[in-house]
Amino acid sequence: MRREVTLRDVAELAGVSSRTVSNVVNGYANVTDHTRERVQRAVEQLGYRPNVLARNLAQGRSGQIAVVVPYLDTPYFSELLQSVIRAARVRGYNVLIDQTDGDPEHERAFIAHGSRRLLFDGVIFSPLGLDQQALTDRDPTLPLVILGERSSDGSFDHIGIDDVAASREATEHLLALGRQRVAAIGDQPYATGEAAQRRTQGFREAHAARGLTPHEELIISTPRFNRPDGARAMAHLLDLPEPPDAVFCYSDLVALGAIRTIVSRGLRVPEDVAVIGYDDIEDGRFSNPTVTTISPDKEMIATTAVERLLLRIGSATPPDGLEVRAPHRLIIRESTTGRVSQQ
Amino acid sequence: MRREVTLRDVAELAGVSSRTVSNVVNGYANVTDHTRERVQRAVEQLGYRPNVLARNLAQGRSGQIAVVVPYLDTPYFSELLQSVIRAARVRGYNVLIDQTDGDPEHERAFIAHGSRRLLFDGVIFSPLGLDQQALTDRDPTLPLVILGERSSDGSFDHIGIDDVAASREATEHLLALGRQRVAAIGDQPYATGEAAQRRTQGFREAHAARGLTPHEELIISTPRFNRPDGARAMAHLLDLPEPPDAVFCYSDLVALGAIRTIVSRGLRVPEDVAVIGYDDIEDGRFSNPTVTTISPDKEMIATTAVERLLLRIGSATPPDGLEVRAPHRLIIRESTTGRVSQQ
DNA sequence: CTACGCTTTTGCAGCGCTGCAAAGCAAAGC
DNA sequence: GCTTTGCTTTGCAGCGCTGCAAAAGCGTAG
Repeated sequence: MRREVTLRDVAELAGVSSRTVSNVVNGYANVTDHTRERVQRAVEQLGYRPNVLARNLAQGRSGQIAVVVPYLDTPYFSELLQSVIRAARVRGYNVLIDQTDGDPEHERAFIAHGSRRLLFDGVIFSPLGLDQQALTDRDPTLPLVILGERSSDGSFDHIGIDDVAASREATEHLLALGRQRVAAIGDQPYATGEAAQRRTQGFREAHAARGLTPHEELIISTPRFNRPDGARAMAHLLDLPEPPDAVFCYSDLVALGAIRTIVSRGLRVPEDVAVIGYDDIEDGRFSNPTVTTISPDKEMIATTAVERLLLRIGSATPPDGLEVRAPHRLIIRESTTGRVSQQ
Repeated sequence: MRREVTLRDVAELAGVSSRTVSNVVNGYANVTDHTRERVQRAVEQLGYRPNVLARNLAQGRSGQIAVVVPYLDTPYFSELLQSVIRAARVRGYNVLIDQTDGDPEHERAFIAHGSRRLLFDGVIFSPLGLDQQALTDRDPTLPLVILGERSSDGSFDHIGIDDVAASREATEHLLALGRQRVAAIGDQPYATGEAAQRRTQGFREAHAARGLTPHEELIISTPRFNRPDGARAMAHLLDLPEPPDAVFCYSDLVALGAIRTIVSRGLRVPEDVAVIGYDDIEDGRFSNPTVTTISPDKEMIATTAVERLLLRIGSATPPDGLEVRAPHRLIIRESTTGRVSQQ
């Protein structure tokens, strides 16, 4: 394996200084056409490729951003990631991915004054159980954008939909269908369950708006938002003396798990139990029945996250923490209104 | 933002040379306990963190591997990626992810003598439409492990399951149920569709083993292996004068799309049409009905891929290209045998 | 007491690039 | 003709680390 071609090699061949070659390669202004051509010819002739590592060191930046998610195989995250990667690539950034498996310790470590710093210029973070302490302890020089979960304290940007409003709409949809006993699956009544709690709040508000009181025994908490948890929670609900006739699930995966349980007991969705999800993942558009859901604008979330992060990375004085509300909408499918309103 | 602490700073405080500090930090042998302690104390006192960028440059390696997949939001890939990231992290490597969107040009560019080289020490590649030419043109110094698709030419490792055998088993399962008209969805009768063609081959072999001839009009090709394609192909099949009574789908997503179409036409799975998938993604374990499938050992594929790649990265003389056959098994669920054999 | 071999520590160069500031140079102005 | 101006090009230092080989230290043998 022969030595790689360096700037100096090109400079020699073109009869200019290596600095000039650098200028040409980076498209800096103030290079005469004549020089530029000579250099470009030499570059091609030698097949020169800039050494990214050296450039990174000299510039003190890596050209990479890290995206940290709890679970990669959760469709919501992988769909989001897909958009983030595209948005980053367009802007010349590579994406380093890390999954925390929802481990708070791991999450904390990632943004703490850390060893891996410099490997990435900024972080887009979708935390699961991040407490305030972790944010306070974090490396203050690390540009950060947080998705979902918790709101900004001013030192980073936060992007998410209005969980309370969305949850209110979802619940209202079920109540409007005349359902009497509406359950909720996904509450997390502990410090790190902020996002879940906002959904529960919306659930309560929707009831209150109609002068109703939610049935407390129908609010089920789950450690995660996945299919098995949804299936398990639904089984519990169906075993109650008075089972629900509708369920608001805090994610589409939970909804799919719940539907699975309902159907496997010989009951029908939505006739016996109406189900609504959250996230609008592709699975819910092709399941039986298809899943009514809250659809956040993922594309916008991803694009905005990348843009804001690069803005932070690029500016010497970090901009004020922005609180971005991405739009969402209710998408009605079979799991609440049956085959008729198939879309 | 003050300057970062460097090796030299630590060296000064500890009263040793910076090279010794480096030795301590990297855990090299031959450092006396006394010196090590002094240095470690200084490291802690100053909060020293090695600069990854500088290390990379000096060592000429990046400590990163790239994983290239066609689509990140395809559950099969995201489940695989999850395992790859874990395996890589354990070995001290970070994972850079790129998705090609199945674009052959992009795939080619990635392994070609390329600009982004040096950003990663090796590549785990799951191509979709990679032709022989791209492999021939590739940067020969880039350690490479390929998953799925195409077999090794000796210059890289290839890891995948035995597609022909697996497809034979899947088809045989349908035939053994007494189905008369078994369809196949997912063929790709063109140069870059090698993997799909191997599945079609297994499909044919299973028929042949029983002295049957496949109904050619029931072999449907699709550009991708996703839900919409499965749904579309199934619609076409059901519109035939003599629709099939069973379908072998080349991915679980295709199967889920197909099931969706079948059910939405008021037909039943498996009573009217039995469906079998491929990949064993989580979706298929919670769908209605649950999906019978070919389950590749993803964990083993991921771990082996990382191990082989690091072996390649670490050795001066690249090892011979290995052809690894990961195990697979048929998992029978409701979509072929109905509720009874629920697992 | 010197020589030798082994372990530990050091110094230096250099990875390949970019920031900075100075030098060169041609055209314009006096 | 000489200075000024503004654009191009250059040289050098240095990003922070590690590879290499030489130097220093040190215990043991002769």
